[in-house]
Amino acid sequence: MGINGLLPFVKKYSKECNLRIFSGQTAAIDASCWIHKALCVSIDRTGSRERLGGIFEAHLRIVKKSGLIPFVVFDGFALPEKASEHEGQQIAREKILKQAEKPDISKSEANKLQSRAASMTFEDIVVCINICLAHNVKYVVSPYETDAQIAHMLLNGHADFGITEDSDLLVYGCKKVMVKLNLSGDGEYFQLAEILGGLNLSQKQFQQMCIAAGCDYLTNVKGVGIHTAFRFVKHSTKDLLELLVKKGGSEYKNCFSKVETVFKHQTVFDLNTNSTVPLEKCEVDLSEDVQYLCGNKLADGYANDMAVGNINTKSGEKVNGYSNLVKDQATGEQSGHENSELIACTQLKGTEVLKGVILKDELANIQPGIFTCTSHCEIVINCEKYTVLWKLVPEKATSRRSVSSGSDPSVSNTLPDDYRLEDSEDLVQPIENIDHCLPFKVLGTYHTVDRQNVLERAFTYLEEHNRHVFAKIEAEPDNPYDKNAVMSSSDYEKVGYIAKELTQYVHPVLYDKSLDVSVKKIRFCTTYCMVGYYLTINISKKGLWDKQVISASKRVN
DNA sequence: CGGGCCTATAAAT
DNA sequence: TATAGGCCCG
Repeated sequence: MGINGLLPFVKKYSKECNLRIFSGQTAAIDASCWIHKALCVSIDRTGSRERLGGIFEAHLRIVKKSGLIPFVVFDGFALPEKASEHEGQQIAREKILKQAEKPDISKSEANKLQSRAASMTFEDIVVCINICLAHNVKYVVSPYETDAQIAHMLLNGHADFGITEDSDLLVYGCKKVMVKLNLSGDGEYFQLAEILGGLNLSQKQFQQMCIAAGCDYLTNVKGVGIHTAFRFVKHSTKDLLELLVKKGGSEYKNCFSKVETVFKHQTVFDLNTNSTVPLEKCEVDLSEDVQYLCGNKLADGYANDMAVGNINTKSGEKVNGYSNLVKDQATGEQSGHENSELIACTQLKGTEVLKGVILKDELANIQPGIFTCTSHCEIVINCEKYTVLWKLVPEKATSRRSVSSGSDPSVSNTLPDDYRLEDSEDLVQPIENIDHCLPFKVLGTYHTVDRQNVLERAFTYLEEHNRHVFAKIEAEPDNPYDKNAVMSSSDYEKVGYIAKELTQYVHPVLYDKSLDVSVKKIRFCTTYCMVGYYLTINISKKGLWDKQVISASKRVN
C-alpha cells in the first residue's frame, strides 16, 4: 500500500505531535484506515462485525475532543489499475479463510485469521455514514480514491490537513498530512514543503521518485527502491531512465507516464459545484483510455448521489436515500483548550534545562514543586522550541528523585534519548544521581485476548478519561519457559514480558525503590498475523542502564 | 569485504 | 511493521 519505503525515507522531515495543536482546524480523514482497523478488532474479538460502529465512533470522538472539525472521506469505486491488485489480495484472503476453516483450529485463531482477511463492504461504509450523521459530522464518498479526494479538498480549502495511514497523500500533493495517528491523538506530521525543501526536489520530481519506487498502480523495477529512485530524479541524466526501461522493459516507460497522469488528473468530487472534476485541470482532454484509468466522469446527479452515499460503491446501483451533505455547521461544541492560554515554565530533562509551557487552567490545579510529565508534545513559537506539558503528575513527597539543585520547580526527569553512555568515564560523579529512563517494548501482548482486553481498557482510560494508567514489572520465577522472566502489567494485570536478553539487567534493580515504570505509549496496529494493541513502557532507574540495554532500547520507538 | 539498499517473510517469557 | 539475508557496488 502506498509508496514503497517512502515514510521511513522522509521521516527526518516529520515531527511527532498531537492533534491538539490543530485545534480549530478541519481534518480530512481517510475513513478506510479506521474502518479497516475497526473491522479487524471486531472480527478478532467477536467473530462478527458488530463492533465496527462503536470503534469508528470512538475514533471520531478523539478527533472532536482534540478540538478539530472532522470531515470524513470514504472510498468510492475501485480504479481499473487497481483491479488487478485487488484480485491478488482476494486470492490471499481466500487462502486465509480456508485456513480458518480447518478443523484443528480454535475459535480464537479462526477469528484472528478472519480478521486478517477482513475487507470493507459498502454496508460497512453505510454504518459509518450513519454515525457521521448522528454526530453532525461532514462526510463525502469519493468517486474513486480517497487520497485523491482529500488532495482536492485540501487544495480547495475544504480542509486544512489530511489524516491517513499511507503515504499516497503526499504524492497527490497534499501539503499537510498526519499519519500513524494513535488514539491518544499522537502521530507523525508531514509538511510537503519541508520534504521537498529537504530533498531539494520539485513536486513533479518527488512524484516521479515515488512512482519509480513502486506504488499501487505500478510495481517497481526489481532492484530499484526509494534511494535509487531519488538518485534517478535528482541527476535526471536520462541514463537512469534508460536503465529502468532496460530492466523493466519498454512497457514500463509507457505505464510510468500513465501513472503520472493518474496521480495528477484523477477524477474527484468538487464540493463547490457538486460534480466530478479532474484533481488538476487538464490542458487538453485526456484520451479515452487514459481517462478510463483516471476514473470516468460521473453524470452530475449520479455524482451527487455517490457523494452522499446513495450509490453502492461495489455495484454502482442506487440503494440509499440520503439527501444532502451535512451543511457547514459552526461547531461551537466543546473544543477543549481552545480558549486556554499557555504559561511558560521550566522543564528539566535530566541535566538539561529546556523551555516548557503548560496550560493556564492546568496551573490553577498545581502547586510549585516537582512533577512528572505524562503527556507532552513539541511546538515552535517564534522559532523557539517549547515542550507543551499537557499532563503533570505530582511527585510523591517521599520521592527518591534527587534533582540535585532542588530549587527548580521542574518537571520530567528523564534523560534525553541520545544521552551518551560511551563517554561515561568522563562523567565521574553525577551518574549515581541520575535517573536514566529508557523505553522498553513489551513483548507477547497479542498472546491472549485477555491481555488485549486489558490494553484496550487502558487505552480507553487514557483517551476518554485522560486517566493515568499504571504499569509495573515483576519477576515470574515460576514461569515454565524462563525462570528469569520479568512480566509487565498495566493497571496490575499481566500484559506481557520484557525481552529475555534484557531480563538479566532488569533483575538486579527490580525491587529497588528508585525503579520507576510508566506507560510510554499504547498503540494499535494491524500487521502480519496480529491485530491489536501493543505497549511500550518507560523504565527509569538510578544510575545508568547497561550499554546493551541502551542499544536494545534504541530500536524501540 | 563492508555497507547500503532492496526484498521477502513472519513472533513471544 | 520489523528484520534478516542476499545482492550490488565501491
